[in-house]
Amino acid sequence: MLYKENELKINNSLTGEKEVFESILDGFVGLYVCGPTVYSNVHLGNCRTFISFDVVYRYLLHLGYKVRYVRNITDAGHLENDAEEGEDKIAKKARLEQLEPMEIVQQYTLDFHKVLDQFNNLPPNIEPTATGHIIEQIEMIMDIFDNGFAYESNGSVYFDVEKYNESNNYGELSKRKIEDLVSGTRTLDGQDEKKSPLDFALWKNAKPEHIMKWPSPWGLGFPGWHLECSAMSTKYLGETFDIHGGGMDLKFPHHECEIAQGTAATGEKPVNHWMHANMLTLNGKKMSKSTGNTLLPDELFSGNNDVLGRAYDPIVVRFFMMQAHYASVLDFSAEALNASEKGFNRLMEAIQSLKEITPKGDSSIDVDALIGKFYAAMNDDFNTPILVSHLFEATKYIQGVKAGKETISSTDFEKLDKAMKAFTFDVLGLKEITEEKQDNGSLDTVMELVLQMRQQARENKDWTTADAIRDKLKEANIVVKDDKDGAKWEAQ
RNA sequence: GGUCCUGUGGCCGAGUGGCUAGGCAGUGGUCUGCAAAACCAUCUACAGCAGUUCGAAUCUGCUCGGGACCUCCA
Repeated sequence: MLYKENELKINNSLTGEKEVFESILDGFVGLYVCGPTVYSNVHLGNCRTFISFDVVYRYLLHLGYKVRYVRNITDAGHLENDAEEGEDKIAKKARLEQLEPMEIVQQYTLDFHKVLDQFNNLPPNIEPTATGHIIEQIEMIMDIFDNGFAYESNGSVYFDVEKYNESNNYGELSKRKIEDLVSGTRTLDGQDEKKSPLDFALWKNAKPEHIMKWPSPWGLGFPGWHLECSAMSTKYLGETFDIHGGGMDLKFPHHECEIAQGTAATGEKPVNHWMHANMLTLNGKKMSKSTGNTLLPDELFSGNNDVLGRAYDPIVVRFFMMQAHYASVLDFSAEALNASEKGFNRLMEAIQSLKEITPKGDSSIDVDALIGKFYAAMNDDFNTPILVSHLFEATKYIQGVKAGKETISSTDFEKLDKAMKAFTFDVLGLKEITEEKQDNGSLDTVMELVLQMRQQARENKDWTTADAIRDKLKEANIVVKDDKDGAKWEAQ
């Protein structure tokens, strides 16, 4: 198995160190990633996180691990704020749109799936919902209660952070000190239910007007935001599992609370390796639903936006993201995207060129070493930009072989061919952009005729006519390119 | 205000105490009737100041700039 001969190192947000990854069970990995709260369309920033972890998932699979990848859908419990009258985001949207909450959930879950599919993300193995795990959440609250880390107040249940901090370290993930947190807390209305402003809701009492509520030992209510991830990750991956991922902005308080809840409920540290994907910025600022600084995937794929001016293929956007490390901030711009598009095409050209290579004699470079660099890059905390740079190194070599300037042996060719495709398609999750073979119908026939006539003109060295046809077609957004074996055309 | 991250060539982005990242753009070529595409070659760097060191873009301190979190966000 590949994972036995590759030492994978992962930067652990919990320790701040790059650590050698060892799974709890040999050959198996439990991976949990915080999914979206489905009350609006996913934007590109959201997508970056999910694409980052898609690559993590893909590389683990490539290494031969059997991975259980769980990514939740939060469809209840995510409050507008932590004040007493904080409204559930789904419920609020439902109220505003005059729809059933589950209609909201369905609409945006479908959008989420569609978009991630366009980015060629693999689906997780389990995609549990918060509403589907109310019982598990209630049970977890009871465990936390039994262990003395929760208290009830007016039908709501809160996590006792200060009590927890006596025997544990609240803030260990986000590197915060509890005193700083207390002094930095803003006073929100309606926090009198809580013993301390740091305490967070495990269960919220539902007012009569609330539309999403469930029975519990504490009356009708709904679960707190952080709880569903703890309940579902524990259920499907165990009390302690291998990797938990999510966006950097979830580190505090969401993930901090997860650690506290999990530890309080089971006595075990819930997660060995915490991974945080960094933000995608637009105009130098984080993409964010609340500030409106966002770009929706559809706006990007259609070119219907003010930022870029034209459409880009989802795979090009994915490649653009691969050229930055997941833990670095990445800024989105038309210029950067254009550069990626051309680079992507170059990489695809090279993979095409593999078909035209005839292996012969000895290899003029050390192919094993080159492939070793592919692995080394990914083993070093999933360093996709380094991997990409080595793929370009391979690109240069492949074109050299094709041009007869370099040579490759047949065994090396098989290895390189396999590795190039494995890393490009399986690990990075790229794919050839297949022109939408939309049925052009009569246009195909017409173009065939036109190009035939132009070819005739070229053979007669009637360049004026040949060029005029090409120019006129270009005005009609049809680009003609002359290759060695005839002309090709494509509609822009 | 508190905590933390970051500042690389025209643009995007890796990285290590001494050894070419890479992509795009630019420049020069190859190919082509021309054009486009493709391919080859190649230039520009490490925010500022001080320190540690034989040697620092890489370590330390300070200054200036950018960002994240501290309230919901991937």
